[in-house]
Amino acid sequence: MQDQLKLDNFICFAVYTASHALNRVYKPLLDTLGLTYPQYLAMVALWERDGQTVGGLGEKLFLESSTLTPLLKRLETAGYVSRERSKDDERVVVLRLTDEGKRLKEKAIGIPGCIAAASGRDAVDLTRLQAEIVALREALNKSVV
Amino acid sequence: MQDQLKLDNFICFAVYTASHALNRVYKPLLDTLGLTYPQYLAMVALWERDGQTVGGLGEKLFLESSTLTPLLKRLETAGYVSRERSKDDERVVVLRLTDEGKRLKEKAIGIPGCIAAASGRDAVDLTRLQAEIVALREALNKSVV
DNA sequence: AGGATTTATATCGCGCACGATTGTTTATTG
DNA sequence: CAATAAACAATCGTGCGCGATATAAATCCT
Repeated sequence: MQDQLKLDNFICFAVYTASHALNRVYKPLLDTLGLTYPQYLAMVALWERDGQTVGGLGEKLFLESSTLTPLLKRLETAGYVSRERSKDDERVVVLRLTDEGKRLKEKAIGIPGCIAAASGRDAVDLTRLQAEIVALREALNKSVV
Repeated sequence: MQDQLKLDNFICFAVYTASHALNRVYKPLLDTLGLTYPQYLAMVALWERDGQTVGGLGEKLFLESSTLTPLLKRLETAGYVSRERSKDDERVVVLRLTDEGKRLKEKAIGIPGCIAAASGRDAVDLTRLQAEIVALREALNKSVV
């Protein structure tokens, strides 16, 4: 009963600290690319599909425009992404990878393998755990409405 | 092979977004206590053991003094915590719950149950998943050295 | 057509989170 | 015992992340 309020039994604390731990493992790898961790995720999403809008990217990454706009401006300054208002709908900003941004993908391709190695698990196990955490996220997102 | 660089297959992205999702579920609950999520974790750690030092708390929460010092000052301003240099060792700052800080525990006791409910899982399943995520964190922390 | 509503992005303020650095106190070592 | 090193907390600069708000464009509605 009194275990209820012990930090080590909190799923939230586990996720919170695991997220920081992942960040620390990524940091030295991403430093070589000149990217932060959230910037890297944005680039991955754009490598997956170029020409997305700010809103579309935010939906994928679960981030607000208040977070993305400054981040994307930094990626623009770094020369990896261009931001341009759509001709069809002037409200929308379309994101396109620059040539340099596209080239960066080759340097980034080895990173997931490094993380998997650092996790000390095999691919099957990681995939299973990944799916479980996604299921948790979806349940939580559903409950917020 | 080309799945390697897909966002949905990233364990890191799952953890990253799950962490944000948890934050969003916690926010309305913590607002009633006047705490942010990291402040709440610090309070949980102090409810568990009062009189910890800044360094000791940081070790538990995996946070640096550069993060904790301002956070603890805010908890002090809120009237939940006192910060005082130890007489034995003037380098160390000892954290003590105020009476109000102790009382807050009663209001917080129901929160873990709300989160568990929002996760849509039973206690056994949550505990298992929590242990798996902790194991991932430990493996990652070990790899960083 | 024209005013109201909705949609998309941007801005602002606040609170983390960290690396690098600083200043003070304690411990160590020659 | 004095010089040096180590430990601890605090400060500073940068980059998220979000809620609230602003701004502008598109859509809706008589």
